[in-house]
Amino acid sequence: MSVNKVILVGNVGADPEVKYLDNGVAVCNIRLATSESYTRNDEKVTQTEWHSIVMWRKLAEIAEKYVKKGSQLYVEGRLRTRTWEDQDGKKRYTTEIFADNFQMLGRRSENDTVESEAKPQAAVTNTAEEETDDLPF
Amino acid sequence: MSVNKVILVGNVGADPEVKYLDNGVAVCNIRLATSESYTRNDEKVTQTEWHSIVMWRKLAEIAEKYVKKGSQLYVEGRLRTRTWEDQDGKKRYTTEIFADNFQMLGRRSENDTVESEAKPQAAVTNTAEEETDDLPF
Amino acid sequence: MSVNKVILVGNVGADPEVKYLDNGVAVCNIRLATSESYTRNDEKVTQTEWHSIVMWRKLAEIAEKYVKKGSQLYVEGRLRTRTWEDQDGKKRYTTEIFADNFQMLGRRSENDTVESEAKPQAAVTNTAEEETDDLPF
Amino acid sequence: MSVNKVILVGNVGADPEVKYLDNGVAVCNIRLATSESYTRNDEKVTQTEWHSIVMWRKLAEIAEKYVKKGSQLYVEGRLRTRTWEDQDGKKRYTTEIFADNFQMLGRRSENDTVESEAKPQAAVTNTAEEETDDLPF
DNA sequence: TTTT
DNA sequence: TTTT
Repeated sequence: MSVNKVILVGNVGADPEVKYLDNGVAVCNIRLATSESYTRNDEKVTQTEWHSIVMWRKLAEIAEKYVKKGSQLYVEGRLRTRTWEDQDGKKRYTTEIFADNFQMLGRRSENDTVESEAKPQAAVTNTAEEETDDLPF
Repeated sequence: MSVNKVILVGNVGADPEVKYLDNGVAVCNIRLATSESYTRNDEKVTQTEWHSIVMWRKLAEIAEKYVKKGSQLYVEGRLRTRTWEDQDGKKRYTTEIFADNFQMLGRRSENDTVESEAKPQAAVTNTAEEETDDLPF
Repeated sequence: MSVNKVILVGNVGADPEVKYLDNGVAVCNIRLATSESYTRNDEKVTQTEWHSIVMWRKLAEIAEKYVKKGSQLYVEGRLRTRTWEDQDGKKRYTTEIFADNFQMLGRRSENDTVESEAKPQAAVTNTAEEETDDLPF
Repeated sequence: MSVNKVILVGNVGADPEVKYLDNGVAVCNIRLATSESYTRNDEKVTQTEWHSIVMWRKLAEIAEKYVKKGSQLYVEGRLRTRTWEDQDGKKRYTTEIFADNFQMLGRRSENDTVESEAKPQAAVTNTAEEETDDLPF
């Protein structure tokens, strides 16, 4: 009975940070920048927003392979606010985007040829379940 | 490398039409109305848009159970334009929304009590794959 | 060159908090809950996510009038992470959804009749600019 | 009380078709392709969907300047089904996406330098109303 | 702190 | 053909 959806198109601020849990599951953190321009007092201001993206499993593995600092990404996911304790034992909150799928966007650069050939496979869904039936849709 | 996403919140125009294929797969068609108001020549105009929603399998079966004429729905899906031939053999096009998931919205009406108890199960995803691992997310 | 979009459907946790700046501009804060169910170790778990919505101007004024604890809302907006200093002078971050528009969803409750007559006006866009031309669209 | 939203990321199939009405208002038609891959009978199938995008006014003028065959676009808009009569007087339906805003995506190509310098201005909203107040948001 |  |  509810919807929690985030859609972002932006640029990656640094190479993805990928860790593997003991059970082999991959987790990937990506910082994604979006920016917005508006006019304040006759002056154009550009405001950049940084988003913390978290990817799991296959999605994380594919991000590890193809996403780089500077990549332009489409990301679809959900908001999640995590609670943690800082050094002083104070409760802190961090809001992240739990990615459900992502897409590499834009043309490949010239020194990118190898990866970009593989790029069509970079469109992945966390909950992907291929349609394998012989049905008219 | 592409995104095709439709998000609708509207009201259902008639009870869903559900068919079952020979292999037991359910297909459900729903007409959903969205409306928009604007002012033209100082007069308020309301424009209603009718959308053809197509659901398959589990999604179709749940729609059959819970969706009714008048229901308010959230629908998420993709645009699909089908080709068909009319009686004169002319090529025709119909654009539908292939639903990936939907949600019943709004409070239940009073004579709706039984169904509404079951409503929490009405939030379904076509590609749902429950997270069953014991992982911190 | 970027997209920063949030789409939420959820329930309001408490009556909106509205302030008016010295220049008369209204600002409204709303806590919105979305929830998600999944299965972990054969047990159904419901996870609730709380979102901080910020509305300005007309949007804030309309929210003040019509939104209440328990209201079901559709909210569309952008992610904004604000920086502030806590008592110890430490830098803190809070992520909010800056609303661009919102919609009241669901049927009115019975003791809600007066407000609900006015509800059609509750669908507002922050940047609304009515189409007033006599054009075919 | 309803939502009608389309989000597309795809590639433009041909240079935009732009017309100017007698009152000087620009209207632009763009064909946008999105594609989807899935597996049927162990074979990878790519299905391309073509969307008819309609832009008005400023949006149309900007599209005319910057969008070309092959451009990668983010488009946000609403579904609109138009009725018209074919030669035989039969009622026909065409579903289009009425664009509310669009974004050029991807890196500029090399022979694109002039336009790409201007590209930051290519992110436009149909109903844009710049925030000009000196307010903390 | 909401809702089902 | 829905809803407000």
